[in-house]
Amino acid sequence: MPDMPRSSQPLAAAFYERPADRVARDLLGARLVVRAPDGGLSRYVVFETEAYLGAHDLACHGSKGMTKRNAVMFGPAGRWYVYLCYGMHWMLNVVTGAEGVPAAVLIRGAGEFVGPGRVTRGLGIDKAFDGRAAARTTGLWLEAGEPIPPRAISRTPRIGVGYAGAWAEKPLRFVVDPAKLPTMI
DNA sequence: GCAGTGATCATA
DNA sequence: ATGATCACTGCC
Repeated sequence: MPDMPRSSQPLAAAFYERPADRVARDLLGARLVVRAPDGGLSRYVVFETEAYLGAHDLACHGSKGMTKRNAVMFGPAGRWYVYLCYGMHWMLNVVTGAEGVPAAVLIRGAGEFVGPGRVTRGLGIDKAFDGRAAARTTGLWLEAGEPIPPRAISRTPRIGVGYAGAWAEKPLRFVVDPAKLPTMI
């Protein structure tokens, strides 16, 4: 039986207690792990993220102050922030940075699921995870994965935040370009 | 290109 | 109580 690889440990709190753009970058290649009711684990490699930086970031929900919906963003890092968008799609975020700073990273793509609403639909994630820790105890967490070389990472403006003025243009979306990854097999 | 969908929030 | 908004998706 092989040793349990270090990468199967959940990412530690210190990983999340950093600025959201650093966390968003470093989550590329990480594995999103979900535990099924029967105890089985499924893992999905994260390939697309977006950073929401804090109260000064006009695209960030926290920029309008604390509300019942976004209160989790103001809390400690490493918790899930899940909310419903357009009445149909759950958005999965992980809170980052210092307590009191409303920052988070949106997971927009993982495994075979392309798009934030498809990730949550595919993994069965909904409001029940809002406010819970990204930890084994909650059945949904993140593990370190293979590092993604910088040349395989693209940065673009975030999707769907045109209302945010100059903040809509900031390159806070991070995407892995699979064609630029080292050859696998 | 745009309709669907409903919780959330500001306004009253 | 009401209306606008919305970090999207799927089908035209």
